[in-house]
Amino acid sequence: MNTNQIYGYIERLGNLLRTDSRRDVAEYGLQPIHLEVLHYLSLCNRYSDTPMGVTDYLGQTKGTVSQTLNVLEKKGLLSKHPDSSDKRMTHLKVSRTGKKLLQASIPSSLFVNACEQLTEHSQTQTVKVLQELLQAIQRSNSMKSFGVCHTCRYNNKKEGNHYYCELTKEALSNEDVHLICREHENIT
Amino acid sequence: MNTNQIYGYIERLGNLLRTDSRRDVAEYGLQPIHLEVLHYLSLCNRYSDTPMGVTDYLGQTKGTVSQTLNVLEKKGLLSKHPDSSDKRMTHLKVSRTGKKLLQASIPSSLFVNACEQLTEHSQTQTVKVLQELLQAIQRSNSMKSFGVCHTCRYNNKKEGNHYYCELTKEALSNEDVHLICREHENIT
DNA sequence: AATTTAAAGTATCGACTCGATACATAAAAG
DNA sequence: CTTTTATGTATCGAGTCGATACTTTAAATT
Repeated sequence: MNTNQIYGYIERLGNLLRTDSRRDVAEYGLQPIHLEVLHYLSLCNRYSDTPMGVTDYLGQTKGTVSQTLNVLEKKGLLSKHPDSSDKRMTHLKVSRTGKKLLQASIPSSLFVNACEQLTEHSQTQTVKVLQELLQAIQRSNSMKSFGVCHTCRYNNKKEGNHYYCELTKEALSNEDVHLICREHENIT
Repeated sequence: MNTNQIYGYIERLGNLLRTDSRRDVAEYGLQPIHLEVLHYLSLCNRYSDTPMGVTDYLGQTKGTVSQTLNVLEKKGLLSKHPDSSDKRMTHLKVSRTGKKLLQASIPSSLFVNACEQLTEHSQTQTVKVLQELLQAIQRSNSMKSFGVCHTCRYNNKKEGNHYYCELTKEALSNEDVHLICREHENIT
């Protein structure tokens, strides 16, 4: 019974967000999905800012994502940069215009208005509960977690106060460890 | 800062649900929106089961909704019934096939798996928090609440144990008061 | 009572999403 | 060195969605 209710609320909230986003970005000639791609790219690290990273995150096919990225590039909201070592890969970078757009649109006014009405305690509680729900979904469906390095089991803070990724064998900066990674795995 | 996090989680959860739903209903030749319309119609009362009710609930234009309903009718998932008193209105009824489809698809396996992993307490907490968030959004953006009569200020339990709607001036059955109404207003 | 206005719903058009398929190129595995 | 796998693009068809224009009926105004 609780499952039904939780499903209902998430469906409803997701719909509201989507409808609101559609209205918001219409003036730029964009679709909700465009904003979500930019949002992801603005938060992910250098291992995850590729078309395949977006594909995994949004759960669409790579063909679909390729088209979406072309639209965003044509509008000057992102640029493509070939990887220096692997010639198959392309890194995606949100442009200054793109960042401005994000700042103006996220979080949506719908949420800003609402969250102001919630108590500090309610907000914290909401974040906690949603995080738990998301992790439960990802765990029980063996999905990628897309967390930040900070919470990843591959991340290692060696002596000398340096972060280090055991998977890519590379050092991570203080900023790096707060970015989303497509290889992320929760500490068990 | 909390606002950002809450926005992020809802966006992500909504996306997962949508992607999952798309996969699920593809075998019936349907789209996520079709399932949502059926879901709403299966839960709403006799004042709300019209194209305009769906329009308000889903936040789309009535033209768009009209098309969606045609698809569902053509597939035999719902039927249209002209209102007896107001000839402009049409009532929509989910067919037996439609109900079977709903039962098979809602809640999605994604959520069932996940919710089983949460403790009873976590589930209750999640429902509570999501409800609070939804109500805050609706209140601070002066949106319709789409609650059940049971929690509506127009509902009145008169002597003789009878529910009564002060807006439509009609008696409500015990089942009625647990259905969604588009005229719903929270008790203040 | 007649006229105007508002509401519910449909039809049609264009822009866009999305998945499927096919394809090209490059890296990895054997 | 050949085969397999991974990243990415191009193209097509089905379908969503909003905008506009339109019809019919109810409600409001004069």
